[in-house]
Amino acid sequence: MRFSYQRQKIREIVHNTNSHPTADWVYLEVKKSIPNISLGTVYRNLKQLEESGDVKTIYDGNIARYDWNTDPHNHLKCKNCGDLIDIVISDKAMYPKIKKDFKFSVDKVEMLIIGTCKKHA
Amino acid sequence: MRFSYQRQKIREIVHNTNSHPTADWVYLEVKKSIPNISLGTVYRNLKQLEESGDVKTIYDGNIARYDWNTDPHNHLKCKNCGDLIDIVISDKAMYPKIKKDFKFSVDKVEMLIIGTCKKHA
DNA sequence: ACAATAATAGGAATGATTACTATTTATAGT
DNA sequence: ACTATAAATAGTAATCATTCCTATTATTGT
Repeated sequence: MRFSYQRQKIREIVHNTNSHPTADWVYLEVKKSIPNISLGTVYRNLKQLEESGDVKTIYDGNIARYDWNTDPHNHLKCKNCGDLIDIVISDKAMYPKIKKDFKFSVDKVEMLIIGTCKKHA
Repeated sequence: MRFSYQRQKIREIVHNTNSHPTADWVYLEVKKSIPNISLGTVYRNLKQLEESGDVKTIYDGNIARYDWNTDPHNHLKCKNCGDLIDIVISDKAMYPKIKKDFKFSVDKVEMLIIGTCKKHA
């Protein structure tokens, strides 16, 4: 993968926020320093960054969000404000039982925990 | 909610399959008995059936699927064939810890377990 | 410096879903 | 049974997120 200024900026933006941004938010953000960047470039680079293990894609309902944190982890989602909060849950304990009961080999567990955050209790 | 023949058929179709169908699949299926039904009607009714607790919507990546099983449960997804398999995981045990650590009240946990099913081991 | 080709901008295309509107249909009240 | 009312529909246009296409630009190995 060849260097590109656009990709460098996109990576930087995702890595400098905890807001689990959407592609569109990243686009608006990167436009501030590269005004004529195109949305397609943002999508293409986010995909490449995911492939190179630089960002992780998380699905929030039916929209993709991007996360600099590529370690296995999950999210709490507040139904009021929509905020996503990182949480590490060790789900490996359930792998053997799933293997036994369903003959299904687990690669990963995508978990979205929906509820109310402390700001909206 | 008033009776409609279309809604009755849509409900019946979702309740008679274990394939976690998409709106489009339901549309193609219901067309067999109501040839001029429109896709909008399918979406509208699936939404109403979800509100009335008759079906459950599950998000598989960025596409919605519908499930007759409205009891709390999760899914195994085979990365080879895309099949979804129902699984009941009692995740209630983690609620108190999440409440304690994050002051976050959990409503429900959406879990998608990705791996390889027995047919594609 | 130059050739090869990866990456880009800009816009068109796609796929899922929702919105709009004139017409049809279920049903509550007479 | 008849009618008025409003909910539901078909058909189509619009929207939103995302991907694809193509001529042009930029990076990098030689």
